[in-house]
Amino acid sequence: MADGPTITTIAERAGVSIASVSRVLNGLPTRQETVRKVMAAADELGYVRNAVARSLKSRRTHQVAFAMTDVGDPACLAMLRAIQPVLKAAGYRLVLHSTDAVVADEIDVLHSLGERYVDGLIMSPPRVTDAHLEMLAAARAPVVIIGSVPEGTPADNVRADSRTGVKLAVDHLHSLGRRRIGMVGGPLDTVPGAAYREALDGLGLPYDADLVQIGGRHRAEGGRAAAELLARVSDVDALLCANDLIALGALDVLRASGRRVPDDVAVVGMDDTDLAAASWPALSSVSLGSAERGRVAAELLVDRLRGGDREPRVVTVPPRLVVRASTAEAATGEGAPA
Amino acid sequence: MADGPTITTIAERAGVSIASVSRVLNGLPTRQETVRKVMAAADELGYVRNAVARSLKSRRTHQVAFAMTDVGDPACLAMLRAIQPVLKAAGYRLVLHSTDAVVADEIDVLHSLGERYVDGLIMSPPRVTDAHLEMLAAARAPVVIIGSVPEGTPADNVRADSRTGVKLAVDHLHSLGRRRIGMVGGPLDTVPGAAYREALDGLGLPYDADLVQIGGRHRAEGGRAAAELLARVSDVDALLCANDLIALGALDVLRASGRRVPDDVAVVGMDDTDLAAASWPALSSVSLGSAERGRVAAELLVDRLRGGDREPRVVTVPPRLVVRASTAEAATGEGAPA
DNA sequence: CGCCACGTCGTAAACGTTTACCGGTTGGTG
DNA sequence: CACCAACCGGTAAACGTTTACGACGTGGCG
Repeated sequence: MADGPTITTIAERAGVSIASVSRVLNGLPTRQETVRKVMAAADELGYVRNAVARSLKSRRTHQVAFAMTDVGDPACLAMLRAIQPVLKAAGYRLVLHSTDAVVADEIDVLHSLGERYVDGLIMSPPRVTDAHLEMLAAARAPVVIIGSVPEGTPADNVRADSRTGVKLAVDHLHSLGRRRIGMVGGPLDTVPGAAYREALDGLGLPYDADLVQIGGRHRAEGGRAAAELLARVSDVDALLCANDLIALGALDVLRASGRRVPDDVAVVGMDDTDLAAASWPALSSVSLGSAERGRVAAELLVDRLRGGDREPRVVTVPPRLVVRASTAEAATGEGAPA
Repeated sequence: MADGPTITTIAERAGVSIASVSRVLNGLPTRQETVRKVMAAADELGYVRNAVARSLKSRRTHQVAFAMTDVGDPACLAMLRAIQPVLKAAGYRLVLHSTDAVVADEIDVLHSLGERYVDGLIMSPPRVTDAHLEMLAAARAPVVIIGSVPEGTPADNVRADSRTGVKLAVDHLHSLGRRRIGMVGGPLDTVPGAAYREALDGLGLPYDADLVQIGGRHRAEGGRAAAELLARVSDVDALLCANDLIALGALDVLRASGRRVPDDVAVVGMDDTDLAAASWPALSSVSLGSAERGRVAAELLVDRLRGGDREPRVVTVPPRLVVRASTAEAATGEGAPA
């Protein structure tokens, strides 16, 4: 682990100047003989370019940061999975931050762009505050936000369309003959909440506040929320859950209460994570295109890094309903626990 | 996004030399008046230290790389989740590589340590080849290997104990009265295979080659492997699977063939990933301590980075059997599909 | 009053690259 | 044979820090 060779070492060994070494290593036009000598010396010494010095001079680190909400969240992971190959293909390394949904941490990440250890940032904040917008305006590197950002914010923007997603799910449940469709939601999110109401309106179904239960984001919390809802109204025949983990919690509770899925209650999750396919009965889920959003975000960033400074762009990724056993057409018996 | 201020900018503004600025910013003893001037200037200009220049001079990047096999693999993700907070707490950024289990890519990562863009590396190769060992010997930064590495290799080493893990599972199945215990394995792994045989020996059960089926690592592959095994021997009453995905595949196939789990066939997975708890029936699984191994690996690396160069250390993380419905004691009805 | 110790800060070198600029050699052309 | 273009490659500056060294001024002590 002795100090590695530098271009100076090579230059001495090959009997040329460091400038020549650099030129050869970068493939700039050089006499054949010189190329040979330098290459030979570099090989013998096992030379590897120092990325730090290179970055200092070139003002490019070939690194991109991804600030994810939570290393455990399946939706974030789906984004990560999609982002990674795009960056790799474009020659960027991935620096991973986890902010645990703490705003101060997210602001920190934005601030740290000033350290110039990355060329750009992809960030997926659970919600965008004024502090975010302020820091975004002052950001020292290009940022792509996965989520919604007001017009005029100097950042590319990839959005999900949860409104349409909710509508897909509600329409689907309605088409199965369900009329008492409950919603188990994340923390006071307004968009899905409003969309749920709109979707009901569109179908001529009444809105019943008792059918809506706000809850956390995890399985146990989802279970508790579902339990409260079930305790309140007994004739629910469908549950729309704000994410798959909540839906799993709901399945737990339904099973425990002896209700069959989908016969008695149909369940739809959101995000279509791996868990949806693994659960039993397999969970129908509205994919908000996490992977797709990640991929697009990475592409936007790479594009901006190589390209020019056009206007900030906004891309909306359409949702997709993935139907599985938890909303099967009829009681086939295949999807129902005993 | 104009060029940010540097210590030179600050020095001019404050009317002092760049050395003084640096001293103030690093908290070295300085006259109070100077501190005030520099701080004022830095604040007004919104100065942020340039990490690249800093790294070049100090020869430390405060970055650590984690080379994971596959961004999709739940066991790797568990490691990642455990590694991240340790590094963050120690002041290191995380650079993520995904090698897709391609040896050349893994060698590449080791080689790229010469670029000095990270202070150290955590790597979890599916198997360690001679090429790995060769590169490890020449590695230009400390490396921690999650997996097994021969003695004398200059790298810290965190091991799972799959031998004991397999034994736990086989003993458990045996204690449930199962006597025809099959194994659905990863690609020709010798350790679990041998351990399986030993465990049978220990219980006085005969080894039957027909009960062992080699397969891939994913759900569909696992399903195919399980199907072949079932087609060959019809009296299997338990399946031990080399990982949870394979086990899910096996569950699919068992369900399709009309066998009840655990009544007819008990199933045990390995790695105890999120999927195990989500599946139905919930999957018993041998945890090889992925999270624990990740955490330990990160701690070893951080320790080595700050500490000295003691001898390479080896830590073995003990396995743990997590019992769920797929190996429930009796046919309670709770765990069985209709 | 002179010397020394000490506190403070500026100058400059170094980290390992890339690259602008310029001087020297070569070969072709008038 | 002289001149010019083209080609090569060396010198040095620059990227933004940190830090060794030394200069300067002040105060205390002999």
